[in-house]
Amino acid sequence: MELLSVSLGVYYGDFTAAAARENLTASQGKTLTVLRRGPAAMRVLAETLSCDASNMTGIIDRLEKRGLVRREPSPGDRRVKNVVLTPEGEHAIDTIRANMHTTLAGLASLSEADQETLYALLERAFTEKAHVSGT
Amino acid sequence: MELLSVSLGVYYGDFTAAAARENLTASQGKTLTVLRRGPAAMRVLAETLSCDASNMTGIIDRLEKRGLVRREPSPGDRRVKNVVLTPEGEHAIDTIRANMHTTLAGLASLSEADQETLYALLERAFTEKAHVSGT
DNA sequence: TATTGTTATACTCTATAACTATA
DNA sequence: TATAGTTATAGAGTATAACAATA
Repeated sequence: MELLSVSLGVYYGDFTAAAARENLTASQGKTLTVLRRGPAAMRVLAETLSCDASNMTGIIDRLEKRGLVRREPSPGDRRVKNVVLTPEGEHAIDTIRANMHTTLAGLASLSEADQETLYALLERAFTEKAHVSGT
Repeated sequence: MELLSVSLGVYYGDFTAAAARENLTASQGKTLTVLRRGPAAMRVLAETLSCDASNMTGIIDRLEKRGLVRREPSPGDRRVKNVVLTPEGEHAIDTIRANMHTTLAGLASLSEADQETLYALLERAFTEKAHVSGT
């Protein structure tokens, strides 16, 4: 597990540095990563990022002030606000990903077959928890 | 790379939650993780954790106040302070690791051979950067 | 009554700059 | 002069509690 910790540290440090080059914090970068998949309500965003809903208000406030995201009213439920990535926001997160040189080089050092093996193992170990925990 | 982001997000969330159960922040937990390998000077600690030296002062202050670490003068250089894990500190980080249920269950869901493959690939991709970047 | 999002508050993390005590 | 660690400061992240609007 120590190796997992070190690998994570390298990846996370790479991500944080790439985000900093865009004048974004790691939390702001992670938020953009989630929104890259599509719009999400404040509450969903907070749950996905495992933080309190009150944090999201501040994080989205700062991203919105910079024009990277936009709050939109939800048609179905007037309490809900959907957060949408602007073109500038999409560009920012894409730039961050393209600048994760250490991670990209590390993955590129593996053969295509090894990359697929790594992804398959990560998927089984970390994204199929429903089958294991029953939740 | 999206899968890497998700997998590490699961791991990091698991670590953060386990640290919170010990009333520790993620940064404090990460510091204990590094110190688990052995004592380290403030500056080395800051470099390992990729943060400014001034941050370490505050983080170590709070850990020391709780009796989890201790500052010791360095015999060779009177400017240097070595940070040492106390028995309580060792117990705290060991407890955190033992409580990372999601990660432990995920790894346990892989066969021994698959676990070794995963570790080997992570090692090649993330901890052999010296061969790739030349630094 | 319950839920969504916000505000107020307090503490922690973070980098920058300026400082001290060593080297 | 340079380095190790600290202090001061300001902005950002974080959880808790209380709140308004809506369901």
